[in-house]
Amino acid sequence: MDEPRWLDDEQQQAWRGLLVLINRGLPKIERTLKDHDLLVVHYSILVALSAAPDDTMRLSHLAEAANLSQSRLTHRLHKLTERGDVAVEPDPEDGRVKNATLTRSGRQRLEAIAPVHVEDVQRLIFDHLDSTETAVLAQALSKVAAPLCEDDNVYPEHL
Amino acid sequence: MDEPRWLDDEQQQAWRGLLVLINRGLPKIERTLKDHDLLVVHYSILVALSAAPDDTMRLSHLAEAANLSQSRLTHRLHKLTERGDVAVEPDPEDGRVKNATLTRSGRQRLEAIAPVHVEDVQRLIFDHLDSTETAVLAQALSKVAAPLCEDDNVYPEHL
DNA sequence: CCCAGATGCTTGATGAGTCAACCAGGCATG
DNA sequence: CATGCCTGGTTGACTCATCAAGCATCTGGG
Repeated sequence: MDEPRWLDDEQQQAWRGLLVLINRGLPKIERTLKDHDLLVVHYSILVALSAAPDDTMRLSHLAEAANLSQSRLTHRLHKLTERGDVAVEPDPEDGRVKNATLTRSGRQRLEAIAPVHVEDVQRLIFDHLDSTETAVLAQALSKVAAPLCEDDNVYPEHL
Repeated sequence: MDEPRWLDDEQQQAWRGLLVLINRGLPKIERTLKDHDLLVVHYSILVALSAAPDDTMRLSHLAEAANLSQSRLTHRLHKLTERGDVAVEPDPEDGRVKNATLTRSGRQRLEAIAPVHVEDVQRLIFDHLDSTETAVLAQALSKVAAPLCEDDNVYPEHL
């Protein structure tokens, strides 16, 4: 077994920063949304739907778009449909498929919260960065994120 | 109410990337640790202890160091003490305080897992970045993280 | 047609996280 | 030395996430 590739100082600094952001920053955002009776997960679902044509998406695509497992999506949709922010209907073309649609009330809730939410994100992150840093951050995170998004089509490693 | 400060394109790219990293990348890391019977939380606790003098820390400081709430720490310590990776004892000087210590078996477990874990982190993040990007990322994340760490001493905003 | 397998989604049990209430043990004031 | 407050830590109820098992529906080969 080879020598482990330990993190160098800068990598460590980056990784630690990330952990702080995740463990201390995100809960703050979560809290704000919670005060408006939403979870971050819910927010992502509403956003994904609002960006889709006809405010409608089949569930598997919605899960993709919101970075969720199918199962988690189903569970969250229970709450969202129950409260009327999203409607789910079976697809007429394929009996297995279901489509979720953003309702009027869902859109209203989203529009009410979005400003508060982005303000949180700005305060948490971008207020501390100048535009160069933001650019590099965006580029770096995209590079990291890209492979995570394609890996649904996972190829066997050694054919 | 002022016009919301919407995210510009680069900010959005960064924020999305971050969400992908969190929702798709971290679970992968979590999974590897789980295969070795550990949670990421547990790992952070062990790491924090291993870095402390005498492998010992009072609980409140440990919670700080591992970015955890007191309550969450207590819950996790149940598992860790039960399995013998950490020992907790009341402080002789102050009856309210308790100190956690990394046991021999805890250190062993940590040393066994660390290489696997760092390899995951490398593959997930740093393998996709050149050294310049890593440097800027580290700097940016530090700037973002810093204020999140001091805000335990919260001052009233308007005195 | 019919059956085997694949696909899309749901379910339920289990375990983790959060929050507010709580129980000390210390400290400071009278 | 008693009272009330502060600080450190714990508890339990509730919500959320995960995972594996399950249930339809579709599709393709005999």
